[in-house]
Amino acid sequence: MNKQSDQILKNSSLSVTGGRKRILDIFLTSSNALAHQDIEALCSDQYDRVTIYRTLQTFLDKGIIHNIPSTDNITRYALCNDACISSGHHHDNHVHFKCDQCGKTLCLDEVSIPDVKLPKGYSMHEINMVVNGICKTCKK
Amino acid sequence: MNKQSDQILKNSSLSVTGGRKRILDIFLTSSNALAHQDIEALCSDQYDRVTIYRTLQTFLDKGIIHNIPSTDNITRYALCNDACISSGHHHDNHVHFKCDQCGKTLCLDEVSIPDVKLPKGYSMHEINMVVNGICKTCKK
DNA sequence: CTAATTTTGCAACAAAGTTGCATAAAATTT
DNA sequence: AAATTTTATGCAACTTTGTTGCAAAATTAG
Repeated sequence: MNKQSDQILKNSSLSVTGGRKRILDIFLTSSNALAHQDIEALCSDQYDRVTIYRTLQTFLDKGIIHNIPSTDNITRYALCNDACISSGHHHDNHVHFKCDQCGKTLCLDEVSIPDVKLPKGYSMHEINMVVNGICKTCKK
Repeated sequence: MNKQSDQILKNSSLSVTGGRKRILDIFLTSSNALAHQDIEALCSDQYDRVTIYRTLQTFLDKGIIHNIPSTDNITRYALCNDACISSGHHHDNHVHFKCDQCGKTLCLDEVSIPDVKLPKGYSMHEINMVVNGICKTCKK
């Protein structure tokens, strides 16, 4: 039994179900961001496609995960860190990195997004930054 | 007859066809970025869905348009400016803005993406920045 | 103008995402 | 701990989105 996933679900006032625990565990043990299809590949034997869609949406709504923009039209999700979860509104302020070689998308938690000045009349609500390149592991 | 679209196609050594001219004209007269479905809505009476897909891909390959990352899983495209086209490799260095109210995505050509320092071992190839908020027009 | 090349439309398909509803599971109440 | 209420899940059917092969049509080159 995994206490961590149970706790996160309870903290977000969600029912603790097998599917939610499983999907949350997948995120907890993954070093990179995951797309719907990645999760499906890992647990479609146990849980229905529709359940995965709905669970990801629920996690998004509760701020357990955040989604990462990309130009390849695949939405990827990653766990929010504690600060993000507790704040309620998702100002994930870190840069995301997608490796052109291994294809993995990572949160660079230690790299924060620099300020940017918008033209007159524009107001900012959220900001996202994604860098493509070669990651630490592939460079070696 | 629109000379501008003809010229852009010729400059990219593409055959000048009705569909390509039409789609390029749509971009040339649009103030915001367009998704496949936006273009389809405007010209699916004249051109096939498949042609639109292929044309957008061709324009991307030739650097006539660039795609804009988003968290909503919809790829949007916008014309590259001259600098971007001529450079060959797409370092669009401007910030993109998506308005939460009207939903439009814009290139903020005058706002360039600030430098960011990556952790040791990471190398950068491309960088993207998308800001969500309220645009000039909606704020009024 | 003709031949070669390229693009397009159509059909068929594959993949991705959504919705309603009955059943099953979890939480709540007694 | 059983019964009730509430919530989540699976299934089926469907819509939307994107892809591929191929013949016909349009464009370019000679």
